Amino acid sequence: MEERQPNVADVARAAGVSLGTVSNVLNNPAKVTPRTRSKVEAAIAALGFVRNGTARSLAAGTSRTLAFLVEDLTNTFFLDLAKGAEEAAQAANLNIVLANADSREDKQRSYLDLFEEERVAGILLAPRQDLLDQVAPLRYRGVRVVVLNAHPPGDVCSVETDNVRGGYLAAQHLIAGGCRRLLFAGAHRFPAVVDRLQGTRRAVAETGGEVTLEVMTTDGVTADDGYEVATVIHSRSDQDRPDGVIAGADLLALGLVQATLVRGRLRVPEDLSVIGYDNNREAWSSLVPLTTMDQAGVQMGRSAAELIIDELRNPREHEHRRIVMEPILVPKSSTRPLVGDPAPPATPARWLPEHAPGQA
Amino acid sequence: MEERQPNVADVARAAGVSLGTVSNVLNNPAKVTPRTRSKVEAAIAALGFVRNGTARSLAAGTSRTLAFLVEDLTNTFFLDLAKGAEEAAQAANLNIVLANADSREDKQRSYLDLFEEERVAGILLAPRQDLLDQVAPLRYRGVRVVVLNAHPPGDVCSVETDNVRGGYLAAQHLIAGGCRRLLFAGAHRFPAVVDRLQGTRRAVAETGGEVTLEVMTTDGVTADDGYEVATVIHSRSDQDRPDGVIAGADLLALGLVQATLVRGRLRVPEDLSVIGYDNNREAWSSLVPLTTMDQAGVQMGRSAAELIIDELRNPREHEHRRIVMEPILVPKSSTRPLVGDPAPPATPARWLPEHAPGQA
DNA sequence: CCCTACCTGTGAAACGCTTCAAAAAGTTCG
DNA sequence: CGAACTTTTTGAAGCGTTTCACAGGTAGGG
Repeated sequence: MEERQPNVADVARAAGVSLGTVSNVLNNPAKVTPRTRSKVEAAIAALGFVRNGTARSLAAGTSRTLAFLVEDLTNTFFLDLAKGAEEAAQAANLNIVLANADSREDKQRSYLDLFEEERVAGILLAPRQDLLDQVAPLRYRGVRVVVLNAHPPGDVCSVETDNVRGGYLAAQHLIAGGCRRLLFAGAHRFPAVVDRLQGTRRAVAETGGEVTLEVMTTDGVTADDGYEVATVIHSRSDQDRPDGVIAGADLLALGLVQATLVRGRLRVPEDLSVIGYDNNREAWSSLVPLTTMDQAGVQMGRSAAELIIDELRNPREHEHRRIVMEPILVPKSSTRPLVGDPAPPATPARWLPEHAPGQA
Repeated sequence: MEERQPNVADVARAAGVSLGTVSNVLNNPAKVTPRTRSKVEAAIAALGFVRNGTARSLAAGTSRTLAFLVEDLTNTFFLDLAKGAEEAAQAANLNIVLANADSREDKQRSYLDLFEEERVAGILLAPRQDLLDQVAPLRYRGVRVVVLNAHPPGDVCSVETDNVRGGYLAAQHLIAGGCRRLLFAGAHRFPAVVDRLQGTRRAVAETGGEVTLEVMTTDGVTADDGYEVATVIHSRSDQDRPDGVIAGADLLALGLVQATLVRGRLRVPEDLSVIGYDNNREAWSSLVPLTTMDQAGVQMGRSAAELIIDELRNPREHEHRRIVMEPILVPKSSTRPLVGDPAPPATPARWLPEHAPGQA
C-alpha cells in the first residue's frame, strides 16, 4: 500500500515481453498470440496490475467515459434519462458518470468545467432551461455535448419531447372521456408548463366552443399546490366546477386527487378527471393511479447517448440532429376511459375505497 | 475544433514566461508576482486554455475527484448521502461524481473497477448489503474507500445508523403515544429491517407485557405491500386489531395510511398510529404526513466524505473509524403526540378530511 | 534455396502536466 | 557598493500509457 503500484513495464518484465505487447494484450488482444497473451495475463494477475486510466487517456488522447450532468436528480424523470444513457453507453463499451447540478447555476458551471478539464469523451447535459448559454462556449472549444430536454441555439445535438403536443394529447384524452369544463393548473415560470398549456388551448379551440378552458396559475408544481387547487375546486358550485383537470406535473395532480378523494364529496374520475405529466415515480403510489403523459425518459437518454457516440465514432460525417419525441399517454385510473372504449386501463385501480363516496 | 487544443507550453509562449510559471499560476498563485500572474491569466483567456485534467492527475500522481457509488439512486435516502458528501467535498476543494449500481452486482463491480482505473482520490460506497466483499481487494491494492450504510469486515472507515436503536425508538414513540397492540410490518430479506424489528422487540419487552407485538412479513417495502397490510388490518375485529404499526420503510407506511384513510373506517392516528422509516421524499406527499425515523442522510454523507478527506490529507496518522449514528425521530401527523406532550408536530396535518370519518 | 508476405513482438517517442533543484532577480543592510 | 539573503522564475526530468515504424521470424511459392 505504501509501495509503488505496478505499471506496464513491471508487467512486461514479469512476463518476459516488451511493454508494447502488454499494451496490446490490454487493447488489441487479437494481435497477440494466445501463448504470449496468457503469459501476460498471468503476470497481470500475479502483480495485481490495474491500468492507469489517466495515463491511458493522456496517451490515447481520448477517454472512455461520458459524463451526464443533470439539473435535478431528485426528479425521477432525470433518472430515467440517465438509465437510458447508461444502457446505450454500455452497449458501446463506454462508462458513464453522473453529476447533479441541483438546479444551481454555479454547480452546473463547475461540473461542466470539471468534465471539460477531465477530457471526458462527451457530456450529456439536461440543463436548467435558463442556463442554455453555458453550452455554446463548450462546443466552441470542441467539447462534445448533447443536450436533453431542451434545445439551445447553435450547432448541437439535442433530444426533447414536444410539450405542446403533450398538452394537446392530454386535453384531447379528457375531452374524449367526456369532460366539457377543463381546468389547466400549473406554474407558468416553467417553460415546459407554458408549452403544455398552449397545446391544451389548441385542443380546446378545436372543439369549437363545446369545451371550455379555465387556467389556474399555481406557485409551483408540488403536491401542496395540488391541494390548493383542490380547495378552490371544492369551494365552487356544481355548475362552476371543472370536470377535468390537466395538471402541469404529476405531484400537483397527486395532491389534487388525494385531497379530493379524502374529502369524499367528489369521485375520481367520475366527477373529476385528472391527468398529470411526467409519469413521475414519486406519484406512483397515488391512491388512485394517475393517468399521465410519459416523456419516455429512458428512450430519450438512450437516443442522446447514441447521438454523442455517433459524434465520437464518426467525427467527420456526423451531423447535428434535433430529435423531438412524442410524449405518450399512459391511461390509468384518474381519468374516465374513452367513451365507447372498452379497453381497461393499463394499471387497474388498486386503491379504490370500499364504500362508495358521497354524491357530488 | 479540428486543431490541437492549447497546452501550458502554448500559454507560456504567449505570456512570455516559462512553462513552470504557468503551472504555478494554476496551482500556487501565491508563488507568482501579481504582474506575472496577470500576464499568464491574460494568455490563458486569450487562448481559451483549459488544463488537461488527465495529464494533471498523471503528473501529480493524485486526482482531485472523489467517486460516490450508490446502490440505488431511486431511493432518495442515497441522494441525501450524495448531497452531504458533495458539500464536504466542495469544502475541501474536491469534486465528486456519482454512479448508480442499480442494485446489480455486475454494475457495482464494474464501477468500482472504473474508479480504480481512473485513480480517483477516493471512493465512497453505499453498497448492496450482500456485496461487501468487493471492498477488501480494493483496500488491499491501496484504494481509499469509505463505506456508507454498512460495515464490511476489515480495515475500512464506515458510516451507518443504528437500525436496532431506530426500531427501538420508533416503538417507544408509539408506546408513549398510548399504543398497546403493536404490529411490525416489513420484508425480512433486508438486514436493516431485521435490525429494526430487533429494536422494536426490545422496546416491547421492556414494557413487561403491557404491550403486545405482532410481526407481519411482507414481500417488499412498497406502497403495495402497505396496502396488503391495510387489508389484513381491516379484516380484523376491533380487539384483534393493532393500534400502532411500525413499518419497515416509508412507502409501506404510506400505502397503509392512505388505504386506511380512504376506507374511512379507521382514523389515523386516533385509531391507528403508523410510523415509517427513512424520511423518504417519495412519501412526503402523504395524505397524512408520516411520522418517520430520519437517518440523517446528509450528515452521514458529509461524515463519510470527511473521513476519506482525512485519509487523503494525512495518510500516515489516519486511523480507520466506524461511525454509528443515531436515527432521529421526526414526529408528524400519523402518530399520536406523546401523552401529556402539548408540543405540536413539526409538520402540521395538511390533508385531513373535511368531514369526520366514520367511527371505528 | 532464396524471395516475398505476413504475422508477432519491440521500444523509442509522444501525450500535457507537476515538481524541484538550481539559476536569476530583488531586497536588505553594514 | 557588495555581501548575504529572500523571492521569483526557469526548464529538465519524470508520471504510465498508447502508438507506430520497424525488426525478427515463419511460411509458402517459385
